[in-house]
Amino acid sequence: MTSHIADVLIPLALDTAYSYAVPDGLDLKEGDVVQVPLASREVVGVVWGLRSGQGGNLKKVTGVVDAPNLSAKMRKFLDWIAWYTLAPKGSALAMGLKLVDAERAEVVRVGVRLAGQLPKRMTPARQKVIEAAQDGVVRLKSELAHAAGVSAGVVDGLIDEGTLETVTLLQEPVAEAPNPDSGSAALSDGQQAAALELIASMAEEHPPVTLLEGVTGSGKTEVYFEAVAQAVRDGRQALILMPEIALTTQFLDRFAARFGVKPATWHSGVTGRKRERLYAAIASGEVRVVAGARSALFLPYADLGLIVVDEEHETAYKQDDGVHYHARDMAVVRGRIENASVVLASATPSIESRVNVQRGRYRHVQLPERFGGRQMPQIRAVDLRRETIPKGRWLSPTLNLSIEDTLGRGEQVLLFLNRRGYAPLTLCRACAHRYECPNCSAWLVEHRFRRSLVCHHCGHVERTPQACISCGSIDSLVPCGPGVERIAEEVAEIFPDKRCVVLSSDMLGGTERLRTELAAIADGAFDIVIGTQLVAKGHNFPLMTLVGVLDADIGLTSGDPRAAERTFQMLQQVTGRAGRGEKPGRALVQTWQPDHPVIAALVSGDAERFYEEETRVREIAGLPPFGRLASLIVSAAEREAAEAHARAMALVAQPPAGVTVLGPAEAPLALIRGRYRFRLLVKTEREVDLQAYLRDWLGRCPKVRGNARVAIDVDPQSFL
DNA sequence: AGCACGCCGACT
DNA sequence: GTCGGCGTGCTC
Repeated sequence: MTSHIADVLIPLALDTAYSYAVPDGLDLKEGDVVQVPLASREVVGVVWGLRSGQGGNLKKVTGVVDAPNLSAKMRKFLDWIAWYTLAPKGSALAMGLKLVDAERAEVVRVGVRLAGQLPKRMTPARQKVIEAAQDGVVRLKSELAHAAGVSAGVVDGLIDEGTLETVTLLQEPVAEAPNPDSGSAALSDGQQAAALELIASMAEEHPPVTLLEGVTGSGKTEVYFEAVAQAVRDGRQALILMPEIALTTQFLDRFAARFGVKPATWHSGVTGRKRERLYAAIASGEVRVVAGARSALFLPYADLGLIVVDEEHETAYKQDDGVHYHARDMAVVRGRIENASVVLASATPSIESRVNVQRGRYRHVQLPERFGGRQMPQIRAVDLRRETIPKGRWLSPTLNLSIEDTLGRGEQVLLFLNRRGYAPLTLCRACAHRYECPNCSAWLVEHRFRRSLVCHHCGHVERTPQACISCGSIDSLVPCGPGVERIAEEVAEIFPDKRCVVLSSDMLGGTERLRTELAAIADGAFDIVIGTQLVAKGHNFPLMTLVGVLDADIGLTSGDPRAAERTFQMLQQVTGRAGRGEKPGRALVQTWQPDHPVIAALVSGDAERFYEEETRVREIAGLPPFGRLASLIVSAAEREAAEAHARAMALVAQPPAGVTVLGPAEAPLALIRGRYRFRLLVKTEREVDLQAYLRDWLGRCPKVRGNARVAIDVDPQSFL
């Protein structure tokens, strides 16, 4: 009899699989989920490899866990992710395995209900349980205990006494089967053509990645639903990835209208037994369509035929706890491995995706018109060099006229300024002292409402001083430049009788408050909304017909090579908020540089122009072309920070051929959440070199290795 | 992830 | 003197 050794990958931050002896009579396959001893405890792992050999003094595999086998494709995917993100293999596995709690999968849930008979000994706790169970409803043990405000032990005691009886709970169906031919899809000709193109792509031997572009309201969802329907007809599975916040009832209802039932959903709110059963049903192929957040990408699909990444430009797809990845890019990779068609849907596609279209790596399907005939807002630049604006004011006469006009018609105005607080710089009139952050030397931003000076870089907060900390002069501090709070002040002076609200992440009351304010705006409770990038997405404001961008140039001058791209996307989203209702919208964009490619492209509505121009500018400036840029985020504990930084700089000073270090993109060392952090930008000729370089760099930097986290940010498509 | 080991501050 | 904080290293 040949004996075997199993190399078991454990879902911990370990980069190698550990070897265990396979006991005689245990039939293991690669991908099986097993239990193994590790140090003093038992853990769950996955058989990553099997080989014959003597177990010797290796520990033995304890047993096989009743969980779906991880397919070779899935293992390949996880290996790739670990390699690409420079994360330990075990961490990559953890993303796929922690989705289901193997221990709990064994537990059979039982419900309890009142059986009648009173316990021999009555206690106050038991009394409470009996009262809570009086209605005769079958409840889980834990639920009943919780309802009665006692521990589960009391419930157990009452079961022993015969006061409560146990009932095996029926399993609710985890998800109903979507019917691809249920709803009649009333598609326009344009939509129909797009849908057919997606459907045709799914039948290809090597299904492509397709960028599905269409403005809000153009019916992108209906179009990709047709591709989903085709996957279902083909007997394969479809995954619709979306940012967690986008998984709304509205979306589920639209799905139900097309497919007769709601899709299975996978997100952080799906927990416990439901999650386990969904996991199993996805692995068995029973569940055909999953709509899910980022983590749904790591489910063990039996036969995935289509991945849709909705709102592909969303930054929420970036994940950075433990393993740093961009779900959109990983979806592309998974699609490649699974031989699935990938559809990236967006109204404002990311620059990477556009460049991939330009280079012929992705296909492009466009839906030009707004469904139902709604128009894109008309966008105009306001050249600040030609406007006369009083000192301490920021709204141009041109913009003011438009605001007045809009308000006069009873419509809403959005004023966008991507700057929190009252003023971005504070200085002393007497001695010209600039208030800077003690940690990162960024300017401190005055928050008048909070009476504080805040560092937007690291979060440092200090109380606004009465007297200048440098020269002691009283009341000598002058705010320089505008923030949203200051704009609110100006608006209140010019339009004193209008209802105005400021939306920024500083708003007291958190998400809950934000939601109510957004709803109030949609209902017309305010005339003027002043907001930071918080207002760029989400929520429709049907009454809003004018968007004023107060300073479109913010962000265009920072050292970050992605600044232009980010600004373009943000402005495109913000200006797109005008005219979502019945009436057409307009946007006025105040700028000092109307000829800047970002502004010009925005105003002309010609995104391609920006991408072409930007690509050219990057070439001239020696910046990396899109998709070949990596950023390393290294964070180290305070004690190690200086050394880690010095070592990193030393290593980075002599990169291998084909790798260029562009320098730190953030402040050299910034204290963020208790850790020192710095970011390096690296460009390469070939990404494969980059991976090798980064691994080498990590390996040669032992002080950093222990407590550094590395994030890389490159486009995977370019080296698949 | 756990768990042990080891090094520094504040106390029964 | 020790208790215990967490930073660090190891687990086939």
